[in-house]
Amino acid sequence: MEDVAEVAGVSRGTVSRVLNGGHYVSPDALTAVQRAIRKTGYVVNQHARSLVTQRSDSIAFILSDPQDRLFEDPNFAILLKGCTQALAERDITLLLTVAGTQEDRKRVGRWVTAGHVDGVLLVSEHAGSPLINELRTRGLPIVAAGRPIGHEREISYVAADDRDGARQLVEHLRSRGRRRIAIITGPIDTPGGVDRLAGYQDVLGEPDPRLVANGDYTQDSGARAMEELLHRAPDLDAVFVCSDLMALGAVAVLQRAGKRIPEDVAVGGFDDSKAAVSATPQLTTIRQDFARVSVEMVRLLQDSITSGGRSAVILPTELVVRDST
Amino acid sequence: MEDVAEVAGVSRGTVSRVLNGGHYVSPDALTAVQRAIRKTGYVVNQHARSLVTQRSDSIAFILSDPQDRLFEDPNFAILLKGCTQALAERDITLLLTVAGTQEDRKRVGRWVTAGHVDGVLLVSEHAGSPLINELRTRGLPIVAAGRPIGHEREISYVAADDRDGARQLVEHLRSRGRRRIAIITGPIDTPGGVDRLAGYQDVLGEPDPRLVANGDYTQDSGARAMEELLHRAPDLDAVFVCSDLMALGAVAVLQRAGKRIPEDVAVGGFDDSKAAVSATPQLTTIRQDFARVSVEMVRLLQDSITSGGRSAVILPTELVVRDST
DNA sequence: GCCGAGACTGTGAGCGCTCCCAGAAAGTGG
DNA sequence: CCACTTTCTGGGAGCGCTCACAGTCTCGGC
Repeated sequence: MEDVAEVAGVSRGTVSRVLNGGHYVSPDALTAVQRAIRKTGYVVNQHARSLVTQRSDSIAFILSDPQDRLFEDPNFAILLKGCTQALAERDITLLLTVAGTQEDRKRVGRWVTAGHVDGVLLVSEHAGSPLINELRTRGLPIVAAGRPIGHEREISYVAADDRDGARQLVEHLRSRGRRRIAIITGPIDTPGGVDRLAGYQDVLGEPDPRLVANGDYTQDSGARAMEELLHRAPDLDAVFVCSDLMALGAVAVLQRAGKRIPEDVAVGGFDDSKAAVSATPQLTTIRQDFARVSVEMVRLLQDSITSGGRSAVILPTELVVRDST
Repeated sequence: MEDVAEVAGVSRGTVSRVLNGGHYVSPDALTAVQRAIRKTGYVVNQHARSLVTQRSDSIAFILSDPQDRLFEDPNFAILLKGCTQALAERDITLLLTVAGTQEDRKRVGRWVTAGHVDGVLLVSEHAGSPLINELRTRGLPIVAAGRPIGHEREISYVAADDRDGARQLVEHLRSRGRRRIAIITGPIDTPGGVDRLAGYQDVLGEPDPRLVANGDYTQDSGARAMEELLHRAPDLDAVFVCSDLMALGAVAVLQRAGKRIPEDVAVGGFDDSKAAVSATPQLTTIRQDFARVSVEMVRLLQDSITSGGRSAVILPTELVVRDST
């Protein structure tokens, strides 16, 4: 930097001003410095800058999930893509961190609080995870994807309206004349697990326990849950599966059991992922706009970093009717 | 840090020594410092450390591809997961960066050379990309996944033995009595595109151009290529598809055309991904061990960072025979 | 012509750490 | 007992930057 200053015939201070927006710099000095920068091939040392500004201009994307879900669930990929883009536009670096095991979470907690990042995007945090508390005590800005169960009033989050989406889908199934509507839920320690079940109950009231089975959003778990349901309630005429991926598994089981879709059993999914359209029959599902979620998350996080506030954004969900209902 | 020193009754120097391995520190001082660290909740400031050490203890994972591939191609996910783990064990942070567009690559180039990282893992770099040259002029350690076309002697890389894998598969098809063996290649500016075709040619010699079609590793492109092949060479009795995902598309087209697999047309894939076993019929394919690739990449990169060397690792590939041939 | 309000510039201090060096203390061999 | 090495310690310097401050210069208003 001193070199640049010398080449440009100005002082360090002026170079610094050029680097940080160019306010209070004369046109002559500006061009001289810019030329000197190009000539010397100078690039700022982020570490030195961060040392004095106490900011790192980077944020962490923490994927906090026990399984290899990133690889199976396309929703994560969409979120990641959206956040990467939204942050790149703001010249902020995204650091991806996977914290599957409890030990990982410890390590990540340490790492994050060491000042590496200005804020945290929390994805797929299950209820009761210690990570949130640790981050909160450090005062780090956080935005969660999905309602952070037990922390709704403490940290910002962006979520799709799971409950309303579930309501829409179940009402749609009823309007199609279905009366024995089963549900395959997500994990009950995730908002998608809890809230979609709640939406189902909003429409149908307290459910027959034989019509409820749990999954973990994977295709396999959807298949297993469907088998269980068929065994317990062979007379079901519809099933609301809380993710498209699980719905794929459920559809395969139904078809193997000789059920026609949608004639014998109507199937509704959730997410409106690629899988929904590539399935046969194409799935009726609930669209949630993950691209929008990521944009909102980044916006909220930056708000939180600069002004320290806290807020929640609930995005609408939309019924997409296709061939499976 | 000064606080820790005071609490422990020692100097900054001693605290620093404890933080960096504890050599030349008396047992008394060691325990005193450790207790003081716990008491004060001290965590090192990475930026200050990096400023003096000129290291960042983090590396970049640059995915240089249109972003949608991350979602569709599970190989990336496996690589990413493997690298994350291998680096976590070494207490090195992985920064994921997606550089799909040319403009992205510029931005990433700038960013990487700003000293944010000690090295770079390059994934899915196409031939002729300017990124490699820019990184090389900065003298940054690089390890590529897959043979970096045109830079084999300049930068380190880890690759599966694509050519031999292709040979194995095509020879297997021949041993099954197939005589009209077509190929659906990957993009011809990627090593997987070039080398697998070369392996095919090793066995069959210069191919009938009607038996060669190009894809881009996506399922759709596999389907399109298969349609083309069926049109141009309706008498083909086998097809070597250069990725499992494309093979899925090809299989669907063949089945729609009334061809039985493997009776009428044998199909071979590449990757041994999950898709290969979930397909019907299950795919004969070539296994390449991506988990191993990621481990080797991290090892090579660290070698390169510490000792500055350059080397290449070619991992063996293995034929996995299933029902499609 | 003087004054005050900008616009612009250079300089010193210091962010929190590691590294080097000088020196004290402790151990080793003759 | 004295050299001599080895272990251990503290303090100064400085990594490359930003920020606050003091100072200069210009210009419009009275």
